[in-house]
Amino acid sequence: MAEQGSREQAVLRARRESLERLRARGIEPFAFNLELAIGVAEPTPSAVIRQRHGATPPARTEEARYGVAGRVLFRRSFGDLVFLVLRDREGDLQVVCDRAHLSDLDAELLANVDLGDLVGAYGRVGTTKRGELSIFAERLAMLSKALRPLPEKWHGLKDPDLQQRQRYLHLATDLEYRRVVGARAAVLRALRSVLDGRGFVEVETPVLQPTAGGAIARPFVTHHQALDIDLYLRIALELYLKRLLVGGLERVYEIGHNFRNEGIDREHNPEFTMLEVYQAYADYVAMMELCEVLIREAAMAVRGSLRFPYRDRELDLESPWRRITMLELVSEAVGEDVTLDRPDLGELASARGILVHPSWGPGKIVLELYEKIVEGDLWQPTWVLDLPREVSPLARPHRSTPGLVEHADLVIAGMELIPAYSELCDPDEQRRSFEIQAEARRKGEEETHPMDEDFLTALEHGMPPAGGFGLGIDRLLMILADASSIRDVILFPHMRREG
RNA sequence: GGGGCGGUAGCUCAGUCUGGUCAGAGCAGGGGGCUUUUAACCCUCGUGUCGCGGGUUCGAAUCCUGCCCGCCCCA
Repeated sequence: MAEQGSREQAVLRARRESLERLRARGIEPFAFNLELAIGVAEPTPSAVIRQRHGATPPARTEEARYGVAGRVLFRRSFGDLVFLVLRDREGDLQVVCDRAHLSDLDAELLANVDLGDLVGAYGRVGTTKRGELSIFAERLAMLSKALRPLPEKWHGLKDPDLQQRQRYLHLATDLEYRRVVGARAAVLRALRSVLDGRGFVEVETPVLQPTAGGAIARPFVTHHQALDIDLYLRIALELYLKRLLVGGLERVYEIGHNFRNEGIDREHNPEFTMLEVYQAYADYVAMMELCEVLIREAAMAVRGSLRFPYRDRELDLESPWRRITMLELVSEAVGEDVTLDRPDLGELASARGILVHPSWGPGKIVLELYEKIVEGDLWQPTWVLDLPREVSPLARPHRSTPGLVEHADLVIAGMELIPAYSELCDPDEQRRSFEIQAEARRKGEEETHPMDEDFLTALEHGMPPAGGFGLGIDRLLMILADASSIRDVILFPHMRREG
């Protein structure tokens, strides 16, 4: 009676059977460690073996013996001679298993090795007739039996949906993708190294906040049962880091997750990693300079160069970065002089397909124009200077131009990477900026910055003049890892329910 | 929000235009052979909600339609 089932069930059944055969012969299919399994404390990484013995000519066996461990990606069997390809964290290494050199128990074990199993081997290093560097096994161990099959051994996991849902399989089979993991670590290391070297202190501030401030975005709401209050997942790090400036720390930074309850697309994930930096007695000009150092260091750490392709277009982080005001950029794109006091701003925007909301003031309209007709076309690094105060409630009013704030946005490859400010430290000005936000809210604008009395109290105790900025790590990583989607640089991006 | 493309075996994909030996291939898997392979090879076996639901038709993976999920472009 044939059991009704799919191919998958047949594979699963076969895996179970090979597991049971191992147990029946007294072979534990899930080892405790390598020492008990093959008598070696730690596996030698494949890269080390390759480095030491990579130049060995074909058909040679050396005296040196190594213990190795990894996942079986290929298995080629010639009766009593079996080739296994093990993949460890560094790469692949072949293990040659000759029945004549194995104990009866290890031969039984070998007969039950399936693709995907985690296997250990101990033996001499050498090369095959074809010159392939290999370990010639004298001892074998089943380290962990895989009860499910790997993806297709040649193509791997190609479906981007499966790559994300089962990232472990993507990582297990695609060595190229593992570079993204290394790239993120290299970026974080480079950023920390620059900041630590300049006397900044890394801190941690609350993720759960009673008001979600520091940016203008819809927050996630959660509930604290014991206190019976709603809390928000932070949308920015800013307001707590500024409290630390009041506390005298002078140079602080934090790297952490922000959460924004907004749409998901190529540049947006609901949670993302942000670096925020605050430096007392500095302004936005100093912050632009610091940002340029940070990004160049990060680029060198990942790419080893400041000129490299991104999405098939050359990116040049080496030449001086353009600095130009938002009003100049918008004027350039519109073809006439655009100022905040032009009465026909609404028409200019409507004529370009923007639905102008009645609550919008001139500053918001200019910002929308910029985002629609300018930002996406800025490819080489560009600092967009001096935003309207109306859209930037936490930046300091411009030292020479009324209506604007000292706020610079860094745009690379059409993506906003960094907002940098001369921070607003005058508590009365800060209160007025919050009131402008409240006014916009009364007019029907949905996304505004909330009033935050606790933060104002902190400012009233005296915050040093300061520069600050926030760097979106994921977007920087997209550029440095040449990824077209933020989902490629986040190991486990948000997924919709499986349909 | 609009447009385009896609979803078929565990995985990678044909088949859809032109409805009817279209339920297919390779990998993986079961059985057999093979002592130097490199996606090993040779023989052999087939196990599927053709994304989901309606509709048209004698007959639908294929045509129409609604929905779900993904990718790309535009807004």
